[in-house]
Amino acid sequence: MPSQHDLNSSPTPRQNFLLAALLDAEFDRIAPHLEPIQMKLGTVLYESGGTLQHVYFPTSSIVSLHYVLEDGGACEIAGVGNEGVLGISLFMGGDTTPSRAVVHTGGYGYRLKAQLLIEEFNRAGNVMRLLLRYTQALITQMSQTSVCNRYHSVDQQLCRWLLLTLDRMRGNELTITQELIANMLGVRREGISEAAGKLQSSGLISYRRGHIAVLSRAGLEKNVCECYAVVKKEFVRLLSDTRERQSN
Amino acid sequence: MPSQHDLNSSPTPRQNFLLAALLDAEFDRIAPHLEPIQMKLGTVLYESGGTLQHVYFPTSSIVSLHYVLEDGGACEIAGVGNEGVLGISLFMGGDTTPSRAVVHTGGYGYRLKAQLLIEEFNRAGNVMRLLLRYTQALITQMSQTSVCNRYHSVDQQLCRWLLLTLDRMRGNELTITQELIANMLGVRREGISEAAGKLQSSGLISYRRGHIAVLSRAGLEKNVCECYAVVKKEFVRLLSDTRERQSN
DNA sequence: TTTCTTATGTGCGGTGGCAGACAGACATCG
DNA sequence: CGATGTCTGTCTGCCACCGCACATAAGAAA
Repeated sequence: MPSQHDLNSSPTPRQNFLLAALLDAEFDRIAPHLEPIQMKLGTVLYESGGTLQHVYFPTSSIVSLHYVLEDGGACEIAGVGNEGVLGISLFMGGDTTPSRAVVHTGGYGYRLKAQLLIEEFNRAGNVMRLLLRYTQALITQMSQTSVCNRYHSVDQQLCRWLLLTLDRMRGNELTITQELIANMLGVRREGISEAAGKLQSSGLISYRRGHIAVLSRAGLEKNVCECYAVVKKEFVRLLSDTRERQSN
Repeated sequence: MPSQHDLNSSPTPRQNFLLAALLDAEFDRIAPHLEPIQMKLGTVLYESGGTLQHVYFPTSSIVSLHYVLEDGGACEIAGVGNEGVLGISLFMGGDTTPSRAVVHTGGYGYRLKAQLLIEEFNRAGNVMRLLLRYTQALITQMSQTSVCNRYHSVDQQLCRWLLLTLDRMRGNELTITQELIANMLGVRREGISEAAGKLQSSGLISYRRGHIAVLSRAGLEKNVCECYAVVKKEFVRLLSDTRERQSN
């Protein structure tokens, strides 16, 4: 779909950091079973309460974990991109998942049958430790998002969201409407409209219908709350630790 | 300290549901290493970023997982009572924990040296599965708290908090100040003062300096948002599933 | 008892975000 | 090319909650 992915005519599973962090033997075991899939904007990978058939490893797509209230109100509790995996409740042992997973940046990824992941997890080796470490990082992200919701302004939250999304993609242009961002952050569309307007007149971003280009990362980082740095640091820590174990 | 615990002159580890859910063989292995400890109001079991020496299994105490911001603002992201354990990052693999654990209802509990828990976890058997299931329930609680922060009124949040606390203790009287509750919920003390006033004039609770007695559970349940039921249901599910495996 | 500390009640102005309504502007497709 | 649906800007009130200040009352200590 978006032209930026044309550069990437042969995506490989190793573009996902978790898959990249596997030892060769481990990777070779599951590689034949990894199904490349296209993840389109808006696709719901799983619903709250549903049973999981697969786990998903995004490579160029970004997925949002949503929590939906009875009255329809919803917000993002965490995001998952090429640093992670969707479907942790499979190995955590809950039969259901309390959240809904929606693709918010179209792209590609790989999926793996639930049973195969569970088998791999049950070997209780490197794969298991890696998945648990990722889950721990996810918990950190969720906590930080939670307190950010409580304490920080829409302006700050928008900066956080833009930066976290930017980190998970190539290029500097996001394809998303302000309305969708509002859904993620659990605020009104008008709030995003205003916040984005401020950022644009400060020259940090520029946007047109459904597209946002980040002009100054540094500028956003000046406006953002501490929450961004905390989450990012946690991801970096996760990655650097896994790289140590990797041979190639 | 509080008289209610005098009834309970010989606390046993099995008052903690996780310990109660262990198979006899498992329990017998770790029982000799369980240290009974008193957990006083205000004690910090671990700080954000600290390294864990022990895991804690509350029996009659209740502990709050706090997230503290740079500017000192803080709020509770989850609570842990006799249904759970503190120190999940030990087996999840993060070397540090992003939250602070503070006792908010004094009582008793048991602790176990970190190394022993890790060994038990690494057997990759029943204990591991139990701990992971609990972690999954904790994640649910954190998500729900997060969205509750965003969408629900202080009144509703107070009801939720009271009910969740009540579920983890005997009797109907909590020993806590309104100021502390405000810290948990991340709101102003005055907000709690007002909300508590409403509940009192409705006859649902009655309080005096540092004590709150719940007069009508049913009344609170009428005022509370859906969040309470979701979290509770998740705990019940966890418990019922573990009971199946238990022989005695 | 008196005194002192701590917990709670309450009032006031400020504000960030909400709800709803609408106008304008862009993109796409017939 | 013009028509339509979608996205964005902006305005009006409105309300919950915040920050601050201070009064009052309950326990604890002396």
